[in-house]
Amino acid sequence: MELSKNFEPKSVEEKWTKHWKDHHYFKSSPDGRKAFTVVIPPPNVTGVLHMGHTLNETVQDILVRRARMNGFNACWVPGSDHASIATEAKVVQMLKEKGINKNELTRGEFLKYAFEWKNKYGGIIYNQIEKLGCSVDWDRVSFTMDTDYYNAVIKIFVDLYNKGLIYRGARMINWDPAAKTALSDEEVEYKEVQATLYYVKYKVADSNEYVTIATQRPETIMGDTAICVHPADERYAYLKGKKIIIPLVNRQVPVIFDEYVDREFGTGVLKITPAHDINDYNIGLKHNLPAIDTLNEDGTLSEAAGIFVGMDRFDARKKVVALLKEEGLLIKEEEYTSRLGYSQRTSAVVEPRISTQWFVKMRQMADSALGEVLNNNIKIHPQERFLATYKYWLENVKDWCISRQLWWGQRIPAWYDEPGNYYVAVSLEQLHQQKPETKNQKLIQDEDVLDTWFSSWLWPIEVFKGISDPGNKDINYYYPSSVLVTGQDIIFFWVARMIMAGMEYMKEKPFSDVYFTGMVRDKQGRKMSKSLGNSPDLLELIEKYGADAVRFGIMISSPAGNDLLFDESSLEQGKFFNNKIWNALKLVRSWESRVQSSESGVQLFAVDWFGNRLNEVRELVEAQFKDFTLSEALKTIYSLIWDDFCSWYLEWVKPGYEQPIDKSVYEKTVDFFEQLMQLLHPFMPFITEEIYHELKKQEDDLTVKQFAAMTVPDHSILKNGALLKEMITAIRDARNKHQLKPKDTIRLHIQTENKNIYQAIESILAKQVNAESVFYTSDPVANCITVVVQKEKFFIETTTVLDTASQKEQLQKDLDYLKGFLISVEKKLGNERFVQNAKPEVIDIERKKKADAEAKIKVIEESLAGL
RNA sequence: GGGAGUUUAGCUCAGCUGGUUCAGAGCAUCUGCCUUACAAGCAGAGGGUCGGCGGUUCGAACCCGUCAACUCCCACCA
Repeated sequence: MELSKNFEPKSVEEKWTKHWKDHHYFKSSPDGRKAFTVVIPPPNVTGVLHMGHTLNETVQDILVRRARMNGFNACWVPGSDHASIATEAKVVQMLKEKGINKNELTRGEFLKYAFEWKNKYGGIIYNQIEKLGCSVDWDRVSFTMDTDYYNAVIKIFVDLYNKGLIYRGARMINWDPAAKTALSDEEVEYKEVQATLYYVKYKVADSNEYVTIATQRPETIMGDTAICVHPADERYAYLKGKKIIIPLVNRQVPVIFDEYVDREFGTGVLKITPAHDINDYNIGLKHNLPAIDTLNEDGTLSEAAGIFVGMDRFDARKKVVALLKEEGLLIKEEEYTSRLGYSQRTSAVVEPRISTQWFVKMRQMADSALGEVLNNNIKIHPQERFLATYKYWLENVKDWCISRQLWWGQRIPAWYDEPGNYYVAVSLEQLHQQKPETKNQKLIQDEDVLDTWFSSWLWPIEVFKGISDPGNKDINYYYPSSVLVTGQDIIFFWVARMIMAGMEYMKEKPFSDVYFTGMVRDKQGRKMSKSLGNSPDLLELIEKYGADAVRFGIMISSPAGNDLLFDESSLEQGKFFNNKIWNALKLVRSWESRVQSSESGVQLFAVDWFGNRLNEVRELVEAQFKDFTLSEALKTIYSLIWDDFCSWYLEWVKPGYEQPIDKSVYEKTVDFFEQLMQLLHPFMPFITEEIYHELKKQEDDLTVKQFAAMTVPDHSILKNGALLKEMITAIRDARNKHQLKPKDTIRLHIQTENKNIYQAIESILAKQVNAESVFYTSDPVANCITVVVQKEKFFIETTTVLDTASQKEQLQKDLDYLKGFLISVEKKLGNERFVQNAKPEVIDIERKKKADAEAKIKVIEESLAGL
């Protein structure tokens, strides 16, 4: 069949996706081989895959495919995360657009909508994963709200509760007024903002004096229950025992003294609002102050505020400021930079709020999770620098707030009776069994659900049913997984907690290696975001460049562990690479009909050389995989194919126009090409599989073909190959500099003592530099261009008239450089301390450098004299 | 405020245990080529005081100190 001019990815991708699927190549079940397990970091069902996912999935696929080709039973589990708060927010929004108010729905009705949403977006994500060529086992798709998974989460909750590691209590937590739910500390993102500091006068009771207090949040004045100054602050010592009147609401509060206050900041006086600030809350506890909650759960002012009831907190701020101004209590306003907490999911400004929530005690589990990493049982790649971050967080970990005031998620298995007692059990039936007295009571289940991460932390265990069906065949075989590939941004949310869960429930780490990818940014280094419009659509990119090129592009520009600046031009490079390979195929295929058996073995050197080169590079790639420097490995393979194979090897064995090609050379070439495709396959699966089958009829498929054992390369052949390349380049350069036309043939004179080494490569040399003949000589040849490579000297004889002056100039330049170089080497060798202290092999190298330089100088001087 | 990281060619980055034939790659630039696989290509070339300063050493991109710029994480003083 005639091959198309260029590589056409689309049909090839569809063909092989189907073929692999039909053969169940990516399906895994336990057997006698060693397992290589990867669990996908489950994407949220809220949307589509972004470039960060693309990078992640590509890295995972590369590792999984290579393991599969290396004899492992590779198992890559796909799935998605219910992402409770993010999904619920999106579903609420979607309903709102339809004119449906969440509050008018029952819990059941709402969940029905949410599941519809999940099915729609989950499907989109899975489609994208498949389009990218990911070799996941589709029979193992997991979702964090599947029935078994759901029950596993509940089981763990109950177990931790029974162990005393889960408790319920009133604490100040981060409140998201948009989603109307509690958040964990990790779900709050701090951003720098321009804020205003308002200086407000508070009247001292029974006096005409005022104190001025700087505040950022005047709308919380109504919740003030004290003012506070530093005990050693002379300026305010007179306030001892005094009362202060809160403006607007005219309530009397005490003055308290605490060293917490920074005397330098503002006026040195702090208003204490225990219900709305974490620090004030702590001071309030210390000094037994009442807390007045002046806000509702949606961020509007509550009855307790007394004024502006029902108004949004930010509107109320303006009104309060206006009112203070009117009453002459506002002294000044000052701009300053502050940091505000935002909800990671809804972007609403987070409100510190006192409420009763469920918490997990972290100390004990954190210690075991820390130990696993510190003792190197779990290794972090590609850079160990995250270890410090990991360690710090675990050492300073705080209890984890796990309850969320939402519907989408695992509902907390706690029931309350009328007096307010509560009971925890996996189900109501279980509860009745365990505590028969509860049968007659009216019980109401907790309305809240669990934090999404309280389900994701079980991911590496429960995807194999390790909790719902402990000790089953799969969990025993696949756990612990091999490598976790994820972004550094979720090191606390997810990675650390998975390790905790693994240690707690499997008594073993969940994975051996963690590979952190960097953040994908745009060309200018900005984060990818919808509002900037700099986040490309994955399917469009695949459509435009092909999946292999997308994978290539994102990997080639992905320095290990660092952020990646995404630029479409790298995908273009991938597309060009596809095409280069495709054309090499066309070339090799065009020889098929010209194969001739012969014993000549003319081009044996090329074959020997490339075979060894291939082995040399395979060793290198193996090392790079061990280091998880995947982008380097891809670069290495890219250069092996483009430079060594296409630019050198194929040119060396290429027969003349309509000339026959030796059968053994042809067969070796096809074999090399196959091996190259195999090496590249994990990175670019589609084109490599296609080429593998286009090269010759194959019974098997590349995707499951096992790598052959490596052989040790012969370094003397490699050295000769390198010499040959160097000579060709030097002669071409000389031709270029003397402006010889490509068509001008030359005669090449080689001045050498050892003509043997040239005989094997002579024909290649002649062909590559367009020499009509090659001569050996022991004397310099006059009126020629002189080229010096290593110790050898070449003279290019040409029919074109040469410009002696420019030749001289050229030689002089080389001579100057060499002389300077020689001086530096001699100086070094002349240094007694160097000769004494340096390692013997270093000194040998220097001596050799000296000898080489001297030899070259001699050659050039002779040539100059000859001109 | 605490911690980590980065700084090498115009851009993005390699440079392992210190040894100037290791200052390198890709992209970009320039020159010459439509050569019988590929102009989405081929053959070449130019380009860097390795952030500044100081130190250790016979010798520093590499080790130490210091300064500067940038990035990230944590803490969250109203």
